[in-house]
Amino acid sequence: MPATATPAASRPLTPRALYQDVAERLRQQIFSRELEPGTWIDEQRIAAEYGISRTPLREALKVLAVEGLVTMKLRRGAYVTEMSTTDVAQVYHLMALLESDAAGHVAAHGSDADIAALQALHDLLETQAGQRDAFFATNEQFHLRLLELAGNRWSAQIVQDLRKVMKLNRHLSLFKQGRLAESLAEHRAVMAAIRARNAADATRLMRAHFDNGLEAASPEPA
Amino acid sequence: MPATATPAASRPLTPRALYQDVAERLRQQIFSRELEPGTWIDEQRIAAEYGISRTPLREALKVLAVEGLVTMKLRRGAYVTEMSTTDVAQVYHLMALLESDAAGHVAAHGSDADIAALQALHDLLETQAGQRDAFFATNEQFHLRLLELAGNRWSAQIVQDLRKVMKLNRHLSLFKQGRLAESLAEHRAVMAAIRARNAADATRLMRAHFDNGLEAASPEPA
DNA sequence: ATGCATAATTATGAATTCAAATCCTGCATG
DNA sequence: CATGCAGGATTTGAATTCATAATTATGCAT
Repeated sequence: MPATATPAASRPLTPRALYQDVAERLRQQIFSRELEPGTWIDEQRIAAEYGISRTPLREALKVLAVEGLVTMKLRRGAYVTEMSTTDVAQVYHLMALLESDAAGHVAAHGSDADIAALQALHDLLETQAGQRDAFFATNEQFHLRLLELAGNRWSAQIVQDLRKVMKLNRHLSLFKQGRLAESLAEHRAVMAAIRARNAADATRLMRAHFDNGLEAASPEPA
Repeated sequence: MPATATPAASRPLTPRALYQDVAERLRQQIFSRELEPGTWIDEQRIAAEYGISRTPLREALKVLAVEGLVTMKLRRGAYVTEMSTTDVAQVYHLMALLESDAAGHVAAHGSDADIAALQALHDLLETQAGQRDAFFATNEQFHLRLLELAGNRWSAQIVQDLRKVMKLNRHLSLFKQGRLAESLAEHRAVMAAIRARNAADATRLMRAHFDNGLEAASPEPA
């Protein structure tokens, strides 16, 4: 039995820097609402809770600040960002713009294998119309994969960041009764356009998909 | 003579956190090529040079890392990001997408005053066709103002960050002989569409403006 | 002379310490 | 009774110190 190159047991204890782990842990606490928007982030408390010093925690907070998840106030610490309805609409608009562009790109330039992989994810989604959590997870996978296949790593990174700040919002979308089925139908249409190599349609349909999602997310437009 | 609300002399010595100043100073050093892409950033040297400790410097480096200006390598420090030609094309594409969208938005929803302000910047630009540096500065102002007027602060922030990483590149665009005049003509066309409240044209023309710019930036497409 | 093992040096990553600003409490005063 | 100020507690921001990993240098064997 040949020894593996780097056995799990002997692998370096810090595959990535502590501040990155801390940043991810903070993100999860924010997404799970343990840290609600608007709340002040107590450095000492968190550092003690995580069993670390304040230094890597503060570095992590700076990272989250650039991502937009927290807001730094001079001499008064970090606060979980509060998203106004305007912010939600603006971020949604951006995601629509970037993802619809990606859909068009995949329709025009994606390989058959790429499209097959995307189709597989969509097919899985079709079977999960019942389970909300699984549907949500697969849905996110689908969108991330689409971005990845479009091949613009900057765009993919930005959309990932935007998705993070969207999670600050409680009512994310596709939660209105019936929205889930609509969402699936729209996905189906987008996939059809991509399979047909119709970039213009793919772009337009993905755009429509997002516009509908935003409408569902904000039930009462001013 | 009434006393001003906050006399300059008595204003707090730290209007913003040190790590932010450091981040800005690092950006300038990167843009000015004192720190070239690919070079390792010596924390001790920079800290000594700035007369500060490593702590705020390291926080600043994390900020620049999220922005994409530097790349952190575990246990071996920070490096100024190197942009491949692929990266340049991808970022340019994104800027085209976001700015053309902004142009359409301003054409559709901008106030007359907004458009007048934009026109004023463009008029200034017309007079600066001779001076390259002034032209470049005003051109950037024009684009930033457009984003601002479009009213999507997330979009504006993203484009600002993208413009920063674009500055990592030596040959920025509109530097090919004659490109400057072309650029002006394209600006003029965009402005005309905006004044005419023609959103579709404004979007399309701004898109074309960027596409031409990218072509000028990469003289030898593979 | 070359290659490898090992020791010394150096730099990063994290913890700790220190300084300064903000916040809170309580008391004096109009 | 409300308002403003003084003083202390708390907390952020930054410097310093410490630990550990990585790099370089050194020496030895071949």
